[in-house]
Amino acid sequence: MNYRSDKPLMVQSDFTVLLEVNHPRFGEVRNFLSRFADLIKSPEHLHTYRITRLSLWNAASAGLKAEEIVQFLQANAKFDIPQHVFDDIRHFMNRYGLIRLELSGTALVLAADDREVMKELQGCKSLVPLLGRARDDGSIEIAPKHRGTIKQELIKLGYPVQDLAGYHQGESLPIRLRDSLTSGKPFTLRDYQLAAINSFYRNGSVHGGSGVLVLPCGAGKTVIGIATMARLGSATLILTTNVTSVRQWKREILEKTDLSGDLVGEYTGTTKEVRPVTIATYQILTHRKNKEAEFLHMSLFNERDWGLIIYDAVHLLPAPVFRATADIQATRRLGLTATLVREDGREEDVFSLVGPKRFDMPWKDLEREGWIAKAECVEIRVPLPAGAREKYAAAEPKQKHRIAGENELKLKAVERLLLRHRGEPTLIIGQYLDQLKRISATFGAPLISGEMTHDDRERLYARFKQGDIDLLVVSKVANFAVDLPDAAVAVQVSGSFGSRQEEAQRLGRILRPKPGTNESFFYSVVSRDTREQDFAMKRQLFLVEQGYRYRIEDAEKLLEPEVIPS
DNA sequence: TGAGAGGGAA
DNA sequence: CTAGATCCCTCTCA
Repeated sequence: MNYRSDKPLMVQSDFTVLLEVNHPRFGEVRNFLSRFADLIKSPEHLHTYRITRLSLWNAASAGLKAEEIVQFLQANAKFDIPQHVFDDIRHFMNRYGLIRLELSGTALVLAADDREVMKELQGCKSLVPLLGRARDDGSIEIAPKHRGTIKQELIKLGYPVQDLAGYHQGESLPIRLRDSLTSGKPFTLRDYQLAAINSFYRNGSVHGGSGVLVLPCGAGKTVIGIATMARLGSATLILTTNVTSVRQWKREILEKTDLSGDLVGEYTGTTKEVRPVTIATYQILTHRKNKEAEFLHMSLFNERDWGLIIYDAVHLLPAPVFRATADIQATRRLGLTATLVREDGREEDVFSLVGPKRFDMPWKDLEREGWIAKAECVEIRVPLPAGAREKYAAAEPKQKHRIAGENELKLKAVERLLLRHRGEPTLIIGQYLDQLKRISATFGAPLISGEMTHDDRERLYARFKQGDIDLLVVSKVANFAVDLPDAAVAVQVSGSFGSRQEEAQRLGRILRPKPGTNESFFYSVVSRDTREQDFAMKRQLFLVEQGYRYRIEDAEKLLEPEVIPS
């Protein structure tokens, strides 16, 4: 067996790939690897990725070829790679596009160049109720209402369908992007934004028109959505997570396009306007009287002849909205997200019903171009004090997290960090109100939690933005508040069970480009040798996948007397 | 007509 | 897994 010690990868027969973190070409190799494999573990020296069929299909639909992957692995592996790994990569990559949904005359048909495959499908029990008449050319007719369901079923069977049946245009709505903003600044799309739009639309080819664009917070996903709307020129339904985000979409649409206010409607709990451009929350779509009742607002999908539906934060799309989406497969669908990872594991439904990944960009690449700030991530490990240590040992698993989270010694560490970054705009973010209240009182900084009215929150956000105050303590509102201003330093003192999304969201709070060095700092304070430390690792996964590295700092070092520059 | 409180949902 | 936050609906009060 050959051994090449200078290579960074180990490819194992179970489709995991180990990557050496300290290899000189780490960054470059990681960037390519992450296009077709998912990061599953990221300890200090060796990261573990896994190649799955879905990760390969997403790669295939983003234009990557099996041979490029094979060559990349061969060129970078320390050991010879088991032949079956290559065979399976080719096998799965070839599966994408093997079966197509297309129009034959006016009929929707399922077709494949390989007739054997079509025969095989007809034998699958789960498909039988969805299949129509078999034609002489080997294709099978599909009723339009089954267009979504058949894709969902086929991906379960290992056949990701390429949907080439096209889209209907929808109600026409001419939209022009403005050349300059009201502020006088010129408005142009950045290169990667254009690339993202093109990969979705491909200049009118039938292939374009559904899929997901994966971009970091602060990369301008809203702008991409608006420009796509303008390119298509048709009535658009925008679905997003909360009312603040609804308002923000509306504000940006009015600012960046020539659409007048009466053409853009909000559809929320308080306002129910259905206009050529309508922005709604996911929650109103899934609202019903009780568990058995029907959804009261799902009809919004049919209330106008939408030419485009935009799914903002597509990783949060609720199950009932998947169902409704299965019924509107002839409508163009654009998914926007910072991560394809869903905590409920329904990534295959996103692929089938919204569409495959068309574009992504590692956060670190944007950092290099200066579109987002350089962030230094530090995990600070604080010991549990003696009393709490005993309590922790005796506690129920569910109390353990709270004891570790509310570790009193964290306060000391926070104090040190605040001294280190004195004068810089700083957010302290946490999960437990008791803990946050204590921190707020200790440092004399205002606490923003769900209890505070939105008006009061906005006033504090504004003062923070102006530099009138430089420290805010925020609860989980930070996870949702789209209008929380940017900071240079974030200190998280507790968080929920290994949520990768939460970690990414919180880091996003400090990523807006900074004047001068363009640097910002993200501290995660955890209790050493507790479950919290393990959860912290899981939380960090997504960001490590994006190229961030966490430095670990022990509290002892932090608490040493330190010379504070005056 | 709008604001605010309370309850249920996921 | 919790604790916490959000959203939507309904009811009440001015």
